[in-house]
Formats: sequence, structure tokens, C-alpha cells
Amino acid sequence: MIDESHDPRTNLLLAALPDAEWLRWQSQIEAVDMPLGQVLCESGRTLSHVYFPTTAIVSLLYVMENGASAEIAVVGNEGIVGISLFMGGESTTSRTVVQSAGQGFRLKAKVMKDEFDRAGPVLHLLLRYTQALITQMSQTAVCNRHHSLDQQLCRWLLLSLDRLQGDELNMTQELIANMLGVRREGVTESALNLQRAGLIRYARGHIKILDREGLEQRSCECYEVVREEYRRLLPSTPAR
Amino acid sequence: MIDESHDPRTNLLLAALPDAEWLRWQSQIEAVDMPLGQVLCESGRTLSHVYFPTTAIVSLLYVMENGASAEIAVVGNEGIVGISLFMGGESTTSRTVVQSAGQGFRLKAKVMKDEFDRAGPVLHLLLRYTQALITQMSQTAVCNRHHSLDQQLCRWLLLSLDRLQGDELNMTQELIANMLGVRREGVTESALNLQRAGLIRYARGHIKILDREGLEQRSCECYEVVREEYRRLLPSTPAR
DNA sequence: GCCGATACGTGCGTCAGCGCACAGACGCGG
DNA sequence: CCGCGTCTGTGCGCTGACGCACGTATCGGC
Repeated sequence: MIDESHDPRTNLLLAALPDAEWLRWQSQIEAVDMPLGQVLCESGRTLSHVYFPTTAIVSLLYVMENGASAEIAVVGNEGIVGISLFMGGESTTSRTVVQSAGQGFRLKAKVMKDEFDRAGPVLHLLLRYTQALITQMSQTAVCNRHHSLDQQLCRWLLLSLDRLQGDELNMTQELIANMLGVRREGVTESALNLQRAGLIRYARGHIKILDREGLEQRSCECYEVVREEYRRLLPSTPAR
Repeated sequence: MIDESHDPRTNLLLAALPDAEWLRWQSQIEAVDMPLGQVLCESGRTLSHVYFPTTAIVSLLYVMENGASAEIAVVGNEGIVGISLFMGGESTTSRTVVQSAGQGFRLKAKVMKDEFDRAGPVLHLLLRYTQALITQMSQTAVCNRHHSLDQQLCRWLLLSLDRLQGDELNMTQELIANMLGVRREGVTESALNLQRAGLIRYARGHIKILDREGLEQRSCECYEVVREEYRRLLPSTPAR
């Protein structure tokens, strides 16, 4: 069941499991492909599994009545998708969708709940992760209120980058616009700014980061705050 | 220690405790006054207590480097202040401040943690509350992105109203502006709109709600979503 | 090597919210 | 009842983002 070329413990939560739990989980865990755009869970629906992305990135996206949307938070190899399962609510008001194709692992809902209810290290690990996620959501709220699109785009690129290996993203501006909850044209303009400044280069849905330092400079404080909080709360953070 | 005229179980989480836990807590719980503007916990600091507001309202406020601020969520008699204590992070990136003066109860951090770690009904109750709070934060992010100040003001008034008894608020427009993360003049204008429409009446920091129906109509969907989620996740919600 | 689909660029009028500056208006203490 | 501080109203120029419309470039497939 476990593919050699694809180590579950690339996911940092899985990596942080004590040996005892890891042994139990190994037989239950299942590798999955996560293609771009896949909806893991529709808003208001109950999850069948929790997901541990390894190379994929997942967005928590709120879709409004009129169709407009906004990303609430993003989950990569540092986290888990489906916290509502152990938080007790079963469902969320947001949609869970794969923002960057890749792989991950999943665990049946029932198994996850049982593990959580052992009230041991798994519980504490997951709750600390949840708090980090809460910080990310808070910061998203603040950022939406106060920062320019340029700054937000930087933050978003950096958050995505931290959850991938390498310095490239596959993302159309249209998609980014959906995530940020802004116009596609706005993203075009901001991306142009960044490109002109020599920070990124892109073409047809492929973005290459040229100057990460520069992006961090140009980003709002939100990125650093979130990153620092993940570092503080979790065993280790995605490689820079 | 317990003041007759002030029933702890006005707080809905306390009210939802099973008898066994309630008996244990009764001797530990302490009544506190919560004056307007009191900072229960500064961002990044560790809480000494968790708070259960009864008649007070508390805001989770993020204050940026440049001094601008934005409310992340609001907690009243339906909730608890200090979730980071049991989530495991000890501190939050946001400041906790009393937005509407009133009373509440508190419990020492250590006691709270021990109770949580019993991994019984208290844990599940608090986690469900936390998920409701997460929904509120998400919705704040979305609302900040997409909705007009008029709509947001309605949402904010309604959320506050749900956490108080009666139909009056004591709140200057300046304060509301800080919470919403907008200009004071903007609030003046929106408040005027609502007043002209006959929905509210106010003067010098005192707001009276005249037409709650109307406020709900004029509000964005965010209010209803949050309220519905609180209803779904928690034993009972603040009286309407 | 052409064609359609997809991705990106640009221009233009509009508007909500910002920053600033200042003017009434109410209310409390001396 | 006078005066000062607080709260609220208003005007004005500015800017970032919006909605819409259309132009251009690049890719993949037949």
C-alpha cells in the first residue's frame, strides 16, 4: 500500500507521530493522487476521510451565494485536511479544493476519530496544528481588510511556496484571483509589478520565483506572522 | 463566591456542563467585572485564566505593526475566552479586549487545562465551540473581502446584539470603526444610512435597535451563516 | 501550419473607502 | 451656566479595486 517513491512522512504531522501511533496508522493509511481542482469536500458535507497532503496543496475556500469566493486558509505538507472531524462539527462552511496538484495520504474518518479519542499525543498534535490554522485564518481576515493586492499576492505566493519543494508554481492568474477573491485583471497587474521588479517570472500558468527575499520584503507582515506561528506551534515547518 | 444576582450559567458553555463537572467547577470559578476596554490578554502573552462572559462582550482584535486593527471574532455569553490554553499554544497573535462592559466568570489556567485533559464532555464541548469560533473567523475574512461597510455594520450589530440582552448597545462609532478596521467617518455614514432607514437610533455612544428584521435584511449572508453554525454546533444559542 | 482554446495585457469609466480638516452638538464638571 | 472634552456630521481630493470590453500571445492537436 505504501509506495516507496512516496514517503508518507513527507507530511510533517505524520512525521511527528510517535512510533507507537505510526505503527498503528501504517496499515490504515492510503496514498492518493490529488489532481488540480479536485473537491475533497463540499461546504456543509461530511468528510469521509482526513487528508495528509505531501506534495499537493489544498485550499479552504468559501464560496458565497453570488458565486464570489475567498480563500480562508491553505494546507500543505505541514498539515491535515478535515479538522472538523475531530473538532466535532463533522462539516465546515467552506469547500476544500486542491489548489496545486500532487499527492497525499488519507485515513478513514472513523479511524481518525478513534485515534483522536485516545486523547494522547495525536490529540495534542492535531490541536496545536488547529491553532496554527486559526492563526492563518485570522491573518487572512486582517490582510483582506488592510493590505494591497500586491502585498497579498506576495503573501500568497510565499505561503504556497513554503508548502512545495522548489521555486516554481503551476497556477493561472485566474485561479489565484479566485483564491484571493479579487479580479483576474487585478492579479495580472500585481503579477506584472512583481515581474517588472525581477521577483518572479511567469508564463501561461507557470510561475518561477527569482527573488524570494524580495517577495518577503514586499509582502505584508501577515506572512511572517503566520510562518512564525507555525514554527512555534508545530514540530517543524516546511523547508524554506 | 457566587453572587446570587449573577448566575454563572447565564454563560451557555457553563450551562451546558454536566452536573459532575459543574459541581467540581463551582468552587473554582470566580466572578469578575469586565469594564469597557479592559485587555484580558495582550497578543503573544500567556493567559492566566480563561473567561466565561455572561453579560460582557469580548473582542479578539488583531493590532498591526502600524497600529491599525481589525476584529477577528467576538465572544459573549455563548463562549469562552482563551481557547489557546487548551489548544496547546498558550498564546495567540490577537489581543483580547472587552468591547462591551459587563460581567463574567473565570477559571485558573491550570484548572482549565486539567479539566480539558480529562478528555470527557468538557473537551468535546470546548472543541465544538472552537469550531464555531473558527467559522466566525472564516466568515470575517470573507466579509472583509467582499461586503460593503453598510452590510458589515449590520452584521456586527447583530452579532453584538445576540450576545446581549435587550436591544441597546453602548458603543461609540470610533470604537466600532476600530473593530471593523475602518475609518470612523465611514461608520458615521453607514450608521446614518441605517438611522435614516429607521433601523436604529443612536446618540453619543448609545445605540438603540428599532428594527431587527430590517438589520438582518440589510446584512450580508455572513451573519446568518455564523449564527446558523453556532446553533448547529452548540447546545443552545444566545436568545434572540 | 492552421485553429481553437487558454492565458495574459490594457483601457476606461465608476465607486467605495481613505486621509485630512473642520464644524456643530451634546453633556458633564466646576 | 459656562467651558471643555467627547461624539458626530460634512466636504474634498485621492486611490485601489471593480466591471466590462476587447486585443494579443502562446500552446496543443489534427
